[in-house]
Amino acid sequence: MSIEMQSIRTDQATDRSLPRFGYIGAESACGGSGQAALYEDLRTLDRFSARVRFAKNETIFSEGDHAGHAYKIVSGVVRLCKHTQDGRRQIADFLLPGAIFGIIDRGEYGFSAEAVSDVVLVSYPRTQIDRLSATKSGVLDHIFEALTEQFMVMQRHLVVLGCQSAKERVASFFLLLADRSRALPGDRLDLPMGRQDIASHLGLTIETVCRAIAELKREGIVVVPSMNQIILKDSAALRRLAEGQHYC
Amino acid sequence: MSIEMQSIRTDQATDRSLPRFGYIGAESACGGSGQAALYEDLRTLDRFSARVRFAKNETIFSEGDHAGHAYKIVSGVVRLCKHTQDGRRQIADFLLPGAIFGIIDRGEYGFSAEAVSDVVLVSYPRTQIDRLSATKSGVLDHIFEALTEQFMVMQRHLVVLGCQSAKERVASFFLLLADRSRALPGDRLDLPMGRQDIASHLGLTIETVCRAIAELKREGIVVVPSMNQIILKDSAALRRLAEGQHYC
DNA sequence: CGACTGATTGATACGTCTCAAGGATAGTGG
DNA sequence: CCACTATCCTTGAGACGTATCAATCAGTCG
Repeated sequence: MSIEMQSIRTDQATDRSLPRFGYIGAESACGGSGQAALYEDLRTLDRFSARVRFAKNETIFSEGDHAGHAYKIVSGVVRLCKHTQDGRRQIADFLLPGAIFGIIDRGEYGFSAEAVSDVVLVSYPRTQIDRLSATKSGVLDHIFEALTEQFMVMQRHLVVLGCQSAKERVASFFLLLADRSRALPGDRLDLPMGRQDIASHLGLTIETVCRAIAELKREGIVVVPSMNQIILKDSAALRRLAEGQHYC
Repeated sequence: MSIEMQSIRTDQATDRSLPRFGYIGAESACGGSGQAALYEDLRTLDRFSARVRFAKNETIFSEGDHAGHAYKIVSGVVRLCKHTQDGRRQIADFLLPGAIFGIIDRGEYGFSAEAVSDVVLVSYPRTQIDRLSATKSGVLDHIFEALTEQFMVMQRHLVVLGCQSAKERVASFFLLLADRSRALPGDRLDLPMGRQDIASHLGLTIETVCRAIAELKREGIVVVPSMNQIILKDSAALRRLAEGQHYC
């Protein structure tokens, strides 16, 4: 990891080459309208924030680490995961630009955060967040909303892991990704994560993910122009799959 | 469901036959020490609370309903679940006496709540909770903590559903239950929910759950005195299973 | 007691995992 | 620019675990 800027000054002019805080918030893909207000409050934290970079596959923090910072994604993709003692892992979620993470955790992080691609983050010290939330009551409110959002995401994912077949899981995943990317039907969708990551997210093996995608391809439901892109040709069919209605 | 008491009065003497609010909090099984403080704050809500009963398998509220109330379990067990269109369901969690639920949700409930056994609840109007949390900053803080706790529970469950075999899942479930029931090693543990519920929670079928339990029984790891009870004879072995270390 | 519900056990089918080989892609250095 | 390499993806064959279907058993209630 590399820290690029420890802006003690409130100078907004530094580093114009990358999008500023507010802009990211506006194009955020991972939250409802409530998130926007959170970003506004967090902007107060700007003076204590630092811009940090992580290379692909670098660990941002590990489960159990002291939760000293919360992060916001400027660019790139982050995975939140849990590792078991015997080397298995479960990816709880993928986070896209605009998403905030590590803000839930108090004391220790409850999961590990790793860079799926090269990422640029803004980090906020926990102490400052707590100070701000103590004075401005709205802040806690907004953090709360973010947490609720994450909660909903996980509940949906529980259903995926508990009830769905491999093909249904992949369908659900594509739809979730399309939704978060604000992609329109027929758009070319980015797949920033590898097949193994998708597998670890869906509780499958990499081979099973490949086969599921291949089958969707054969059925004309999706088109795969390149390894890291996908086009949802028939999102209605995907939705039928994801909702568990087997159509014959 | 039946409403028994709409105590507009602050009269603490009514209905002494059942444990009072504070006692339940003290013996709560579903939260850390932070929960205790939450109960104290919620006690302020007592005057707006109502005691309600639900019979076994009755629905307390459904996913998508207007989230007008939060509930606290006085006695009995509640399951939180999601139903899919084609009739499958995923039980996200079981809640024991002392647990609070429906407090996360704003607007609409994100899951259904159903009575596993006959239950007695105390209900709190959402409007009063919001009013209280607006004036007493500590309340939101404590709700936040409860939410964080629930979040951790779900994260662990994600690993169970995503990574573990049937036997490992059942082991994890028994350990979780023992932990929440404050059971000591060797204690007789209550299994208030049926096998089908356990299956729906673990993403398995009822037959697979039976077979997993039977195997644990054969290995002497657990003893099953009756259908609704279980004794963890070798919780170390269970822990090895649950943590995914296959021992040979 | 008989009927009912839920639990258990067995036999078989199916889906996913595992192992193995081959193919695509990106990055590296000549 | 082209091998060369490493990494990831894809596909196939067979093994394994869980689901499914069916029958029996146990506990409960009228």
